[in-house]
Amino acid sequence: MNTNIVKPEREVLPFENIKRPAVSVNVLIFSLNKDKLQVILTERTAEPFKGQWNIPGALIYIDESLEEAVKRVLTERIGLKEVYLEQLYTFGDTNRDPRGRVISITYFALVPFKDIDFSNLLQDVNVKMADVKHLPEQLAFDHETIIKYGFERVKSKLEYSTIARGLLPKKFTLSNLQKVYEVILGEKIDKRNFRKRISTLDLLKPTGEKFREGNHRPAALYEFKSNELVFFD
Amino acid sequence: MNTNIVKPEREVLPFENIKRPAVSVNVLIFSLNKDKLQVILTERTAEPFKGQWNIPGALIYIDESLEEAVKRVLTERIGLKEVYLEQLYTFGDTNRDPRGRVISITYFALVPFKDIDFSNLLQDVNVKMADVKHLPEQLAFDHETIIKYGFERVKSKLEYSTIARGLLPKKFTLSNLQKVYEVILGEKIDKRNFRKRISTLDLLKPTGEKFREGNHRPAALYEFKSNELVFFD
DNA sequence: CCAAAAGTGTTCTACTTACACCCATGG
DNA sequence: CCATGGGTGTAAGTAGAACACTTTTGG
Repeated sequence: MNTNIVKPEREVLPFENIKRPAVSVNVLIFSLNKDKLQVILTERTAEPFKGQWNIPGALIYIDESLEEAVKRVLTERIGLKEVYLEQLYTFGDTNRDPRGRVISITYFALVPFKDIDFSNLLQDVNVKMADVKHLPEQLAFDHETIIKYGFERVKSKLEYSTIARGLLPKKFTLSNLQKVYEVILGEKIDKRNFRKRISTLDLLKPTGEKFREGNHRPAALYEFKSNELVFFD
Repeated sequence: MNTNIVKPEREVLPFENIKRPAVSVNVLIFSLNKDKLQVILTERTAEPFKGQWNIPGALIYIDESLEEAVKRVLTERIGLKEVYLEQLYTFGDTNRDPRGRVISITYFALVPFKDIDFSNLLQDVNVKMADVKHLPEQLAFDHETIIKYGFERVKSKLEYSTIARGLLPKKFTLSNLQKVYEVILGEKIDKRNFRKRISTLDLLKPTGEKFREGNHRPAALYEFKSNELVFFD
């Protein structure tokens, strides 16, 4: 119970006069490569944290939506289009950027590895992909926290949604799909049980095509029935 | 694959010069009353949307964290302390506020109903609690969207965490707890199965006390073992 | 014919669901 | 003694876990 009148500690400032923070978006771009979940990092070319790695981002323009700002980063900086995109979290500690108050609204994107092509980037930016489980020592700002938070989100969402779709090409084999789960969850999965479950969920349709590779039996190719994210369980 | 160089559509502005949006926090304060999940609404005393209901919020100050801003709203405007608080989502469409660009970082709070006391509020603010399933016709801004989004979050989190804790007093009966689930999920639950499950999860400890009310057998009082949110399943 | 990944069923166990009666209390 | 919500067990069905061999291909 509250028995004292609570007084505001400061006057409420009028809308136009209140001092505004800078607002940025940052985007975790995840992809599966060499049996690892990787994330795209860029090297900072200016202070603060010059020379250290960070996740791509930009200050938002006053007349673009949050998603527009994220897509601007994806296309201009990484050359990507049409990826799965989801808002992750907003980080707003007062001291997270030494230049002043910057609130960062973070997103994550999931991209099939073969869609990533660093050959046409704006020059003078160093880009690489880092294993989520073996990040560089010193990441700029609070970006290590952000990556770990994003990884957890992806991990948990795998279990009740078709989010794996974002990491796969349109057509894929059941082994490709199982690999996504094994890499991200970090454990081996029984092939028969996995296939039984996928089949029960009724999310995929066979394309009728086969994928041939190596000296072994070719695998049937599937695609997701729905273009939308589907939740199950 | 990307075969053309992607050019930025505008020049990258230096950090200090870029035009900044206003940033607010808004908080959904949920509580359980009369077998309904309710949310606190305040009446707007100024344009835009003067006279319409909205969820409490404030522009953030340049030197306070997001959580500090939310707690400021909770204490100054609603007289609440020590509630369960979680960031919900950030809404940033360019046209969501007619005054100009305002990005809203939303949180939700869960409060035991008996902790709510409107008698000591700053005057000249009209406050009420509305059933989440029967909201007023016209809510200000995009606040209807925000409430519905928050309700979904609470509903899904009930199923794999001890979030129900936030809506209950420290000591409660198993029927109280079951009611939280029934009201939010919108379905009757079998008493024996519910108790068996709760017992398996091993989240509660009996206080040894009894709660007497009405002309029937008194109910044993329990409390959560952990003060932290616990995830299960 | 050899190596390598694809593909396929059954049994056992654990959890979920459905269901009904006695208990303690106040009036 | 009546009305009210508190408190308890069992049986059936369902979903998940463990487990091994045959098939198809390329070299």
